[in-house]
Formats: sequence, C-alpha cells, structure tokens
Amino acid sequence: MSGTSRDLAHPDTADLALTDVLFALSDPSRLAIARSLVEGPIEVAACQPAGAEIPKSTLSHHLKTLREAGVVRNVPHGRQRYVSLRREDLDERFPGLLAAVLGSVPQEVDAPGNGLTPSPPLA
Amino acid sequence: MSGTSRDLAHPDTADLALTDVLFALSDPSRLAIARSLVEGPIEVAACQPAGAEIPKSTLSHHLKTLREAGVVRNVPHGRQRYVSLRREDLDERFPGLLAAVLGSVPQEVDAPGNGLTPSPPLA
DNA sequence: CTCATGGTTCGACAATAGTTGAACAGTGAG
DNA sequence: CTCACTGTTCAACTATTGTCGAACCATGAG
Repeated sequence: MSGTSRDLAHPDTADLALTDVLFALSDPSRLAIARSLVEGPIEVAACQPAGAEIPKSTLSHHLKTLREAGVVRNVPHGRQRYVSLRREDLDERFPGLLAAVLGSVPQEVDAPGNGLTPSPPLA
Repeated sequence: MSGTSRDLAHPDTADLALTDVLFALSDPSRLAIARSLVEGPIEVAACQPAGAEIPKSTLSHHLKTLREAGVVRNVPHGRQRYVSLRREDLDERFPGLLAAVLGSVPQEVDAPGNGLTPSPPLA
C-alpha cells in the first residue's frame, strides 16, 4: 500500500505501553531473544534459539510482537535485517525495567561461568 | 488440623518464574490491582477498579493469576480476604523489577502537556 | 536478466486466556 | 441454628495468541 518501503513500523518512544512490553517479554522464546540482544544487534537468523530451530514464520511473528511493543528495532541491512534492543528508549520510558528483566538469571538454568548477567540475584 | 483449611496455594519464592510474573502484570486490570497494592494490603472487594465494577468471578480470576505467578498473597481475614504484594519475595528473586513496573507512570493516559515525568513513588 | 538468499506476510488451525453467571463454602452476626 | 456476606470454583463461551506451511518481496550475486 505505501510503496516499497522495506522499513517496518516502530512505535514512538512516548507511545510505548508498559503492558505491551511486559506481554512481549512474558513469552520464553521472546525473552530469550531479548536476552541474546544484550550484546548487540544481530541478524534475524541469529535470533534462533540454540539447538531448537523454529520455523522462519514463527520467529518472524515473535519479532513482530517484540517490535510492535517497542522492545526491539528491526532495520534492513543489505539482504538481511538487523534486530536490536531499544535499550535507550525503554530506559527513558520505563527506567530500570530492562535491567531488571534482562539482568535476572534465566529461570532454572544455573549454568556456571555464565558471563552474561552483570548482577547476581538470589542469595 | 485447625479448621482453617481455606488457605490458597502460593508458589515458593525460589520457584517464581520471570515469564509468569511478566505475564501476570501484562494485563491492564491486573497491573492496576498490583499498583493499588503498593500502599498496603487490601480486601478483595477493594481491588475493584474505580468506576467500573467487574463481576466477582472475573476479579477472582485475575487475583488467581497474580497469586499463581507469585505477585500477590491472598490470605483469609475473618469473613474476608486480604490481598497483598509479595514485594520482598519479588525483590529477592527479581531485584528492581517491581520498582520499575510499579514506579512507572500509568500508561500515558492522554494527558495534554504531560511531559514524561518518571517519578518513582516508592515508600 | 535470472537465480538463490533472508525475511515478512497470509491463511488456517490449535492452544491458551478472558469473561461471566450460577453454584458452593467459610465466617460472623443475631 | 439460620441468615447475610465475602469470595472461590465450576462450566461454557468468546477472544486472543501461538504455530507453521506456503506465497510473496527485496536484495545481491553471477
């Protein structure tokens, strides 16, 4: 409808809704994607969970949910696309939320030598 | 035995799952309930959103979701029940999460001239 | 150009979640 | 005890989400 723009729609920072963000992150697959983005932008294909490959359409759907909630940004990059965390926007709108969500240790996985999390919860 | 066997089940602090907590709080009604609990425990009937009364069963359902996610505690108190935030448990398991979620301004509720004033009213 | 690649969108289906009235249960008051 | 009150549970229905194959669309390579 609106030309051949490859640019997907992203909500403005001021329009981010807390419930949408929480919902987007409430799915294990999507939370895992968000966590994998902490280290920097990656291609869509790299968002695949290690070991278990999910169909392209399913992955794209999760990315859409994250994008429409304002959690990630999805920009064209040559033939591929780069997915990145909207960290600054989220920090501005919901201070501390991202740190709390991404900083906590993944559920039951107490893998030793996990250098991903900056702050150790649980005493 | 002591007669009072109407205690509802609450997940142990160590068993709290981040995705469950996020999901429980991703619903506007439930988020509102959580917010109203910041000031202290209240009865179930007091969890009703101001203005719009929802059926008892619906309210109870939301409280169940919050309780099973470990967000709130629901204890008998005479003929009624007290609902309270499991603030300490959540802070222990997911540091900063509650502050970030409850401290943020309720969904940009179309306030003209409202210029994002992130104020964490924690007491 | 033609072709292969990386991802989104579409459409159908399954699974989960929300809503609600009615039934049920514990408690305090009279 | 009996009744009114508070809130949970049950059952049925609706609505939203998740999943996934297939079609489609840009782009870069040859």
